[in-house]
Order: sequence, then C-alpha cells, then structure tokens
Amino acid sequence: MRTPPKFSLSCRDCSLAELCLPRALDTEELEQLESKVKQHPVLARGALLYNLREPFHSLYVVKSGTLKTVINTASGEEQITGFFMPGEIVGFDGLDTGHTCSAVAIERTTVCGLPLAAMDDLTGAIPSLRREIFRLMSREITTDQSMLLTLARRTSEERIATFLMNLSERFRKRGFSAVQFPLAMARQDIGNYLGMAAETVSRVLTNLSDANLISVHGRVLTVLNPTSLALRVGQ
Amino acid sequence: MRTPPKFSLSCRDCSLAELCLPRALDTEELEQLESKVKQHPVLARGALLYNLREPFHSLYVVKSGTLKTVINTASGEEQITGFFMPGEIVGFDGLDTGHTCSAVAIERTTVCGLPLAAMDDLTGAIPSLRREIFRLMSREITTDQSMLLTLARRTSEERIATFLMNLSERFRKRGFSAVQFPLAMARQDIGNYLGMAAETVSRVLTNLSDANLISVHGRVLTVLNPTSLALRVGQ
DNA sequence: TTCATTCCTTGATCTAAATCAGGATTTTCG
DNA sequence: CGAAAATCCTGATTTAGATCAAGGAATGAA
Repeated sequence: MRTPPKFSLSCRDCSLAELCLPRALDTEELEQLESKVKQHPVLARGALLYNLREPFHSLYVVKSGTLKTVINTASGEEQITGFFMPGEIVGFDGLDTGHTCSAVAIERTTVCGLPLAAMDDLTGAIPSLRREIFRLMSREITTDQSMLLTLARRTSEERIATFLMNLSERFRKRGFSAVQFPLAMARQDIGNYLGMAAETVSRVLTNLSDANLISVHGRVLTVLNPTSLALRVGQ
Repeated sequence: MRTPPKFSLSCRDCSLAELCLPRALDTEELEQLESKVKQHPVLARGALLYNLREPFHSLYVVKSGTLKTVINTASGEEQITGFFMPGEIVGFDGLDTGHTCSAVAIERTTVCGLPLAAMDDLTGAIPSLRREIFRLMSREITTDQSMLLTLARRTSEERIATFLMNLSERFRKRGFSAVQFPLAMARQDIGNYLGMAAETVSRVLTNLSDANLISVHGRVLTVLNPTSLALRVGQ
C-alpha cells in the first residue's frame, strides 16, 4: 500500500493581527498590536498550552499544528470541547475566572500570544480592536451553540458529516484547501467530541468512503463529493 | 388534587448594572450606565425579543419571566440553545454578524436593554465595564461548552439531573430559592434542549419523583434531596 | 362553567448505536 | 531498521431511548 502524502498546514510568520483581524485595523494600529504579540515555545504532541483552572495569561493564535480543548471531570473522564487549527484563536474560556478547560497539542504545534495586559490596554485605546474582540467572542459563542445543534438528536452519520463539512469550511476560510486536509485527531478524539464511540466513528467513515463521498489515507482526508456529503448533514 | 401554588420570579426595578455587574463599577459609572438602559415593552408568551439574522440592537437583561433562544433550521426544525431567567443577559450571539438565533418568551416576560451605541461608548470609557463584558461573554462560552459535556455520552437521567442542578444554582446565584423554583418550560422544550424525546423527559422526572429526589406540582419544582440529585449527574 | 386545546404521562415496540471482542494496520522511538 | 505501542477496523450482541399510541390533567377562551 502506497504511503500517503504527509502534509501539514501552517501560517508562516503569522501574527495575531494578520491572521485574525483582517481589515479591522489600520497600519499604525496593526503595528501597535504586532509589537505586543509574544512568540511561544513549540508544543510537542500532548503538551499543555494552558491548564484547567489556570489564571488567564494570553489569547493564543495557532500558527501550525492542532490543539484540542478538554474539560477534565473529577472521575478522570475527559470531554473535548473544541479543536483549533492554524489561524484560529484559543483562550477565550479563561477571561471570567480562569481557564475552564485545558488546551492540549494533538501534534507538534506552534502558537503566538497576546498577553492580558496588552489586550486590556489596546482594547481601550483602539475601538475597532475592541469591537473585533467582541465579534470574535460572539463568534465563539455561536460556534459552540451550533455544536449543540450537531449533538442533539442527530444520527452518527449526520454528526460526522457536519464535523467534516465544518473542518472543510474552516480550512477554506484560512486559505487552505477545502477538499483535502489533515485529520490530525484520533478516532477516539473525534468520537469524544461528537459524543459517540470510536468504533462508530470508524464505521461511519468507512460507510462514507464506500459511498465515494470521501477518502481517507492515513491522516489525510479528501472530500470527493462535497454536495452529497452536505446532504448527509441533513440539517 | 390541590391546586399548586403559582409563583413567578422577578427582579423589580432592576437595571442592567444592579443585576449583572455587581461591584464592578463605582457609583458614578453605575449612573452613566443606568442612564443608557432602555425599558422594553412586555413580551407575551411566544413573542419574539429578536429574530434570527436580525442585526444586533441591544443586550437585554431579563427582569421577570423566561426566554429561550432557538436556532431554526431550513427544514423548520428548531433547536433550543438556552433558557434565560431573571437577572440573566441575552443577546451575546448577535455581536459578530447579527443574531444567529431567535429569542422567544416562553411566558409573560419583561426585559430592559443596553443599546449597541451605548455599549460601544461606555466600554471604551469605562475599563472595568469593558472587562466585565469580556467576563460575561467568556462565561457564556464556558456555559455553552459545559452544555456539550451534558449532551455528549450522558444518559437521559444524567442530563435531566444536570439540567435541574444547573437551574437550581442559577436561581440561588440570583437570590431566589435553590430548592423550589418554577419550571417554566414545557417537557417538549426541555427535551429539545437536552437532545431527548419529551416522553423520556417525562419518564425521568417521574423516576426522580418516585425516588423522592424531587417533586413536581404543576410548574413548580421542589428539590427534596439535593445531595442525591447531584449524584445522578454522575459527572 | 363548559369546551377546546395544549400539555403530560404511561405502555408497547423497535432501532441506532454502545459495548464486547479480536485482529490488522500504522506510528513511534530506541 | 524492527519491536512495542497505539490506533484503527469489523463482527456479534445488547440496550437505552426513540417512536408509536392512547388516555388523563391542566390551561385558557367563550
């Protein structure tokens, strides 16, 4: 069996501003923001970016790799609340009373951060940045809520189809291919996130492959028939 | 059968500041905020506070009654994403590209609002208000995410127990009884929210009543054994 | 009050997906 | 590289909860 092409996505020389706040700021404001952005050491697979209950330190932008956010329950169980791909911001959960989940790298991942103090100052000084942060947080709320729609009373196939279409759309928005992208997370993690057993994830992916809607080679997913796949979402 | 006592919860003469931003603002700032808060006509049962896709107009605080937020899918199906009780803020979903859900009164409800322009000005002028809004939005993100935990791989009893404990805690925080409170929403709505059939909601409530953990009379729910009920959550 | 509507409960049946089990494949790392 | 570990796939069985069905309370309007 041929070795599947390994590929990874990254935003080289990224900055928080470039990646996440397109057109919201003018050049001077961008520079102000840039100057406050801190680089962060590379995260190995399994490394923590921040931990549950830790006080808020920074907002982070993923430059390359993938993070998952996890709620750890008392009994050691874990529930994944989100995956974060290059260009996406993670950390909004921590602004109230510290982080309510942990952020873990599921592969080698690089990020940069905007520290709290800088965020506090800049959002006061730059109205358009303030509005942009409000917008981004609002979008996170919307995203989480649409996830409720994905979980409640949906079949396993509908959940997987929704998940794949969602990934595709997010990669497209960030300038990557919407048709072929890495599926960095394990079946176990997908199942955990979507509220189903890993075995079921596997079965559904097999079914979708057999129906020629997708193909999966190693970590690389290809959408063969986006239209038909969208139908399986079945709103 | 005796008629159950009807009771409703309300925050009389409430203001956004008093209800939601305790201790964050000084007297002068409070007055600034107060002066911008707009009263809103009473909402009858079933009335819309705002509609899906409507541009953002205000943040609203519930003074009395209950609202639900609903995503309407193309096929006419609806998914409830949240319930909002007296003292809680609704509308954060609209700050990005307009409202992504509708807010509907499930009983006679009164609210007051903070218009966008006022929010924009005041969050610029008052750093502590800005931080408070960030905190409130962060909390909404956290709430939605913990809902994912409630929905994913939980039994129907665990979901209902979680839902009831959550309501109890929210009423307690707002100064109402944590032990006896109104269950304003229909079984159908609870089921929709928790991703289960209305019949199952009914069965689980019956089981919990039979086990003497709760009692339900009309719209009034009483928690008879909070400790045992908490165990049914099964983290 | 009475009637109509909506809401709630309970029972019987059916099904999607969990669980259990085993083997195959891929990845990791010394 | 090669062995160990992790991950993935597929089949058989079981079960929680959906669905179908019907009668009973509560609510609201006339």
